[in-house]
Amino acid sequence: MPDLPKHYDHQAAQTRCRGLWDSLRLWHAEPPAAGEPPGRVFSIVIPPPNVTGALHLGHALNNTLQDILVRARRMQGFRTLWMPGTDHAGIATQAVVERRLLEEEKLSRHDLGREALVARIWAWKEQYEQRILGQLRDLGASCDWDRVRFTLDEQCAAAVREAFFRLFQQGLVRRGKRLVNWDTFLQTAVSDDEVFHEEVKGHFWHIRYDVIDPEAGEPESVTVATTRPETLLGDTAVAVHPDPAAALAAVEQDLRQKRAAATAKEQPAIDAALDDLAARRRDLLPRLETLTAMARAGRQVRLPLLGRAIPLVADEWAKPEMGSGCVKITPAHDPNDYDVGRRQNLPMVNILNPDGTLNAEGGPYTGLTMKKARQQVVADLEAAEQLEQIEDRLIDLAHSDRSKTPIEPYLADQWFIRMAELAQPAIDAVADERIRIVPERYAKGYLDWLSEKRDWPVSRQLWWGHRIPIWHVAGVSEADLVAAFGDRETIAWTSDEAGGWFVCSSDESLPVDTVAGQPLERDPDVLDTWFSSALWPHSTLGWPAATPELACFYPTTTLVTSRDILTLWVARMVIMGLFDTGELPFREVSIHPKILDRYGETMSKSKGNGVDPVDVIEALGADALRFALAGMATETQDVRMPVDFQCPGCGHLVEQTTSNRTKPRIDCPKCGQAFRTQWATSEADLALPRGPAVSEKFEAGRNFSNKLWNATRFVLMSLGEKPAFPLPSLEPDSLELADRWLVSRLASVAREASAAIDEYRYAELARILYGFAWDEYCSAYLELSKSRLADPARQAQARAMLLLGLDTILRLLHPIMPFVTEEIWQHLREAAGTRRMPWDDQTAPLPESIMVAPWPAPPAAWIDEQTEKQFATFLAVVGGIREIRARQNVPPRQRVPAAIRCPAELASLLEPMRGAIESMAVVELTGLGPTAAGAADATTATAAGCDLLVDLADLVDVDAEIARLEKDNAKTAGFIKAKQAKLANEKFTARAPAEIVAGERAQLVELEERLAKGREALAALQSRQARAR
RNA sequence: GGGCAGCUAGCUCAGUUGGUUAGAGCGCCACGUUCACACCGUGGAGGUCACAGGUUCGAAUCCUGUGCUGCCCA
Repeated sequence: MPDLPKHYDHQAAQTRCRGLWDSLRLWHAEPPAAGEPPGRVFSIVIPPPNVTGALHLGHALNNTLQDILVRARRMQGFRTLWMPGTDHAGIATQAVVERRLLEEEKLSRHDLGREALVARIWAWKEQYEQRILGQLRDLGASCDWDRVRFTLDEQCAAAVREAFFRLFQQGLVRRGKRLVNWDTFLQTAVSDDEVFHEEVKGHFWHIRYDVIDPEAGEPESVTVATTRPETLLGDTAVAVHPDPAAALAAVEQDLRQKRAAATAKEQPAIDAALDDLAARRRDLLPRLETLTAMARAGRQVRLPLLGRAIPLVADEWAKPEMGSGCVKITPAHDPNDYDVGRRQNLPMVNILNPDGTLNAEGGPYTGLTMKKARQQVVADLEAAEQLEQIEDRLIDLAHSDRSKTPIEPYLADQWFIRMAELAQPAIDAVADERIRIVPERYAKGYLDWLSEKRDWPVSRQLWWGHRIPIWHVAGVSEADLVAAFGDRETIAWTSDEAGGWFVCSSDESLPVDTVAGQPLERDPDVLDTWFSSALWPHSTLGWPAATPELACFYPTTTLVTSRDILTLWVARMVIMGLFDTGELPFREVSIHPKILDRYGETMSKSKGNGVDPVDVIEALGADALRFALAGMATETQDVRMPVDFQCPGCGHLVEQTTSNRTKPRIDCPKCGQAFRTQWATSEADLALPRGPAVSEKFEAGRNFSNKLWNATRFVLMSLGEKPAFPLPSLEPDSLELADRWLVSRLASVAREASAAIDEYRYAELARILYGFAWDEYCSAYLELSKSRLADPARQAQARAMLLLGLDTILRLLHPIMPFVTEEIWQHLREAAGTRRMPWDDQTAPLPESIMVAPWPAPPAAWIDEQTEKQFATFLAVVGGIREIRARQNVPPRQRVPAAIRCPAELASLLEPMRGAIESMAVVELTGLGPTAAGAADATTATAAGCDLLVDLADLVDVDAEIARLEKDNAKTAGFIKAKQAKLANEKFTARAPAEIVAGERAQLVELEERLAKGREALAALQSRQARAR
């Protein structure tokens, strides 16, 4: 047997295990050969990480959980595929590269041009894809590395074109105006999901619009208020409520209802609001009603500064309970106004250029930026005396998540996918549970979102992505198109409703550049990045080709993802999977929590609170990381992870806080040495050693690895020189109590672990195995085996049982901690390669890797509750004696006399464990049974129905023991009192189930016995104290 | 504004259909380098289960409300 070092070397093991797995390609999956049955199939597609940057802890969690499922199923004999890959992440990646381009070379994308920029992004992609895949391998992810895909690779691109073409052909793609969130920095529309809101200090300007030719009794002007005065240049109406009296009444009723339910503290505020409402009814309502009538009569007001006449309209968007009751309408630059514009058939005047400056509609302000235009407009309004009031106000301003600049709502032509028809089947699939979302509660969000059936805007004004396969041609007839493309099934077209045509093709390019002499112009936009993601489960398997992979592994089994992309990604995969293949993309969705920092904020690189998983992998091992992450994957939403910087000089941990987390260098408060962080950019800082961001949470996993390693050292040392290991005898009659117990526990634990995996209870899986391996196998069984190993008659069985236990633990733990379990398994294989587990193929050699070793499947018959109970008694006795010793500070190695007084049945049970008790509790048993008597001054305790009498002689501190017993007795007396009161309650005895009442009675008896013994012991000690004086 | 969660030991979290004296890891205290492991062992201290009501013989658990935190959607 080789000498194993005392500490597990995770780095060496990781290198060795990866080499083994890679050389055997154990992670590779093939569809069955023709005629071969597929057997049980398990497949997962990775949620492809964005090539924007390196992986963080959230990815580590996501992929650890997938790997747990994949490794377990593989061991269980499933044909198991885990499809790896990365996502091009459209806007996110382009934004990162553009920002660097600007920072480092002071160039914009327009300086570079489309082709050159895309080439730059490809270079970025290559770099980060390598980094990401390397991180996944470091993590131990057993993806099929022969099948790595990328959402923008040729196979995925073909799928994207085909899917889009089919949608187009079926009339599900439409062109339309849409108010988009315009990022003036990136000059693209961004989706709602890529927008964040931030409150900024701003103003509320009240502007007077004059009524054109007011008649007698009519107001001469209306006042509207806005936070964005420059948008008035695009105003096309002023709105008043169609029925202001009714609207006010509705608001009032609402307030009265609120007041009735309000607390006394809240009522004054509501009363004030009611007073205000009454004042409005009195002072403002007549004027509003006049305005409503004027609106109905088609009257107009004059737009300040530009002098344009715009209509008064009656629309419910105007709120009579707020401000002047009138509101300006800018349909092309405000989402609410856009809706009003559609309802009222108003012109929509776009005043913006894509770069955020004003276009020709801005009149004298043309060419100014929005910011400058605002200053100028305000100054001019003031000069024209049309500004009535300026209020300070906090404004909720939308910002682009990518460029961090304010968003301008902007009207633009976009491509949409109609959801009315597509959404329903995806709703049904979850509603009738053909797709199961775990935990279930997340299904609601999915269903609510889909049920809105909002059309999906899929075009993005970007250069990085799948270019929309649509060309435009004008000035030709349909007959010309038929002549040009009529015989091609891969080309379809539709009218642009302005005399031209949109031509869509599933081929990469059209066969011709012109139709009837007219040029075909390709749409410059690319598709929303989620479009290719939506195809991921089937595109990666080769769709639209009918590949063997698609036939075997699609639909996939499970999708593992975090909750925030349930709609953006999961729902769309269901939609497109069904549309393209007619089948669901997966059966179950396992949703896991997000990892937050110590303040409860989500981790992100930009905040600086992230952790690079590789830091943890290098410092403590991939298994430590995986164990901790699995342990955190409970059903709760958030997991907080306080992070520390580890000083590379002295190892001291420096708390990561909001104040230091973005610093490029930190001075260690302990050793004074400076170290760098991920933010270091200056040469001086980069020269410093790196202080990795870690968390103590990972140490438990590292310690656990080491525990397993050392348990293995013990087992290997115990095997002796010439190991030959048949299966241990498992005949119940031939087994000692400890063996029956181990076998029973192995069976229980294997079943619990399997169930936890089936139900995606990752944290429970980790906890079960940790507790069993550490507290039961190592602390109890392994300790017990020590005396047996010294006994030639019992040695062989003990060795075999130790191996059975260790091998089973390793296999159950392998999905969570693949490296340490493999490393150990290889050592065991070398030392005891002839062994077989009951669930192994008895005729074949032991598998080459634990990765493909059969999953433990102990029969239910092994579970023996009686034995487990008996064993618990034994452990309780040992614990009780240890407690006495510890309390009295008995030197750990000093053997003391002890007796156990207990009923005969317990005694006969404990008798075979006599030696074990003596060694584990370091005592010499002087008596065991109903009449066992301890020394006169023995220190006592009770445990599991046994009186433990430990003779500590002079070792005992009488005064301290008296004090402790008094406290203990008082506590017991308190419990007794509470129990008696409970049992005296007739309602309890009458209504509670009989077994509960009986249980309470039994406990009362036990407590009373304990108190009697405690008092007896106290009396003995007191007389001893008296004697001593 | 609507929806979904969370609030349990100093920290991070478990706690199954309501039922003994509410658990784990880390941290803390005491003792111990012993022969698998000090990345260890043995023992201990530490909780009004956010708050207020309610249902019940009995509530961390079920119901209602409040507060704070997070996320999603408008």
